[in-house]
Amino acid sequence: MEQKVVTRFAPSPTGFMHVGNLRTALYAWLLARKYKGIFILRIEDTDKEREVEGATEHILKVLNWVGINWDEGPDVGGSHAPYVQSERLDLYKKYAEILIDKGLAYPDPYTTEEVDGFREKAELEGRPFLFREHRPENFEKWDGTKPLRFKVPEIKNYHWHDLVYGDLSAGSEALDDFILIKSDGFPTYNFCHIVDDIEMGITHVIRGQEYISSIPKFLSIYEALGADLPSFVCLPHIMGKNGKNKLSKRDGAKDILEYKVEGYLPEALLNYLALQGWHPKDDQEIFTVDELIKSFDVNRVQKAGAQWDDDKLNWINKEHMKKLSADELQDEILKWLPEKMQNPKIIPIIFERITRFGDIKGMIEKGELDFFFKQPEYSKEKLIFKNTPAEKILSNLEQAIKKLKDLDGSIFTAENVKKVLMGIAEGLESKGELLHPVRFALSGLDKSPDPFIIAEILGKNETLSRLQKAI
RNA sequence: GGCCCUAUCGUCUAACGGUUAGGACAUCGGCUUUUCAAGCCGGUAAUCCGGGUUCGAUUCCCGGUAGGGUCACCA
Repeated sequence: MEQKVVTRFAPSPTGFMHVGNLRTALYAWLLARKYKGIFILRIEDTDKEREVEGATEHILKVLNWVGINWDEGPDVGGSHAPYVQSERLDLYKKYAEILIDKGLAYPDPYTTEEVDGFREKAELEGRPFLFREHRPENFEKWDGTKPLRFKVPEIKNYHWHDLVYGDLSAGSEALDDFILIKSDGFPTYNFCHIVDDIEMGITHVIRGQEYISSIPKFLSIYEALGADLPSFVCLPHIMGKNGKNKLSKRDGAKDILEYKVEGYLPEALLNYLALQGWHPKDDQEIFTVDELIKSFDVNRVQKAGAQWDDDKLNWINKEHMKKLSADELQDEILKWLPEKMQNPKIIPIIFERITRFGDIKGMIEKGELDFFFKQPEYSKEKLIFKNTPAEKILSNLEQAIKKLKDLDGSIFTAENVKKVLMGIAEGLESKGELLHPVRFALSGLDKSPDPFIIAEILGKNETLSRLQKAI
């Protein structure tokens, strides 16, 4: 790489970040980090109508949570500051003047209603609407009160290269006299993102594939400005559950921070997102962030959209949970437990039953952990194992109590309890004649961890007390 | 509708024109087992259709079909 790679993530603060936005940010970031380049965060807030209060803060929060850091941006500054478009209006005006001077920009003389009329007429006639067909012969001087339109210098078919999609081309109807500066004085995306990308020295423009059809417009601006082209990188969409639509809220596109609330590990989310549209050379699926940076390769980005799959995300999350150290795991799980349940001994039991830390909430709500902390309530007939007579169950339990009493409290481990209970159970017709009632007496649940580990966690006294209560 | 893009198991995907079309998730079955969870082992499952090109197409070309995107004073 002779030239330093410079990429950017340029969200508009019009709502919450969802997985599609995040993946675009991720790929741009991975590329910059892989080549030791620069990653810029730029806020594109030129649509004051749609701007949502707090959206910028939300974006920063999301990126911080997942660990995507930026070298230049609104909060950290940089040599191209400011990084918020609404603070760069003079710059866009300067570039607009350049186009005006070249005779390539003019004020739109029509009212909105008139333009809408043209559009409707074209639609009625079944042909594409092109503003340039209504381009006035003579332009007035632009006074800033009317929208400033670009005058496409040459109507032609563009051919260009995209790092993901390869050689692309478009018909000339993709070219039109689009608006550069709106009547409110703010520039349009079509214009200002190009100005900024040029000014900031962006080498790779990474964005969703919905922009492919706008690229001829962009090319005509680059050309009019006499600017060098960056590398274009369009990304396939992430599709909703049915696989047929670009992921939308209805399809389950969530605020990224919800994944935090649900207890996903940020590294796992990035891992899954990376794989949603990209595949390494080998079959590796579990990646640390550093491994992603090392392996990521734009040439291996898919062209087709990928359907979102919560199951796979959950699997990847669990794999990342498994990589946590015992201490990290304990700290994390304890965070999700109410104070009265913070017993480190139940951590392994919780861990093997969850794929996200947030699942702990569900376990607590369903009362699946209550028996560790208080004597369960149950009806005695539930102690019966299949068709075993009640008397037999009781005598088995009595035997277990007797033997367990002999087991010293200091070595009352799952392993030793198992030895003792198996000693009795193996002599029975079915081991369930003992193990089921013991487990049930201890947990009061149809489904629970095995009786040995429960006994260890409860300790000798509590275990015996619960067994005693059962007979 | 015009323009553009895409097409391998249910899903994410692998396969410099030559592979028994590979892996993973999910699913199913088995093992383990007192139940659950976990774990281990195994199975089912795909090249959209039709034409070319070629000794040979998942792969290249054309057409169809299907899906997606886009045609704003939104980004």
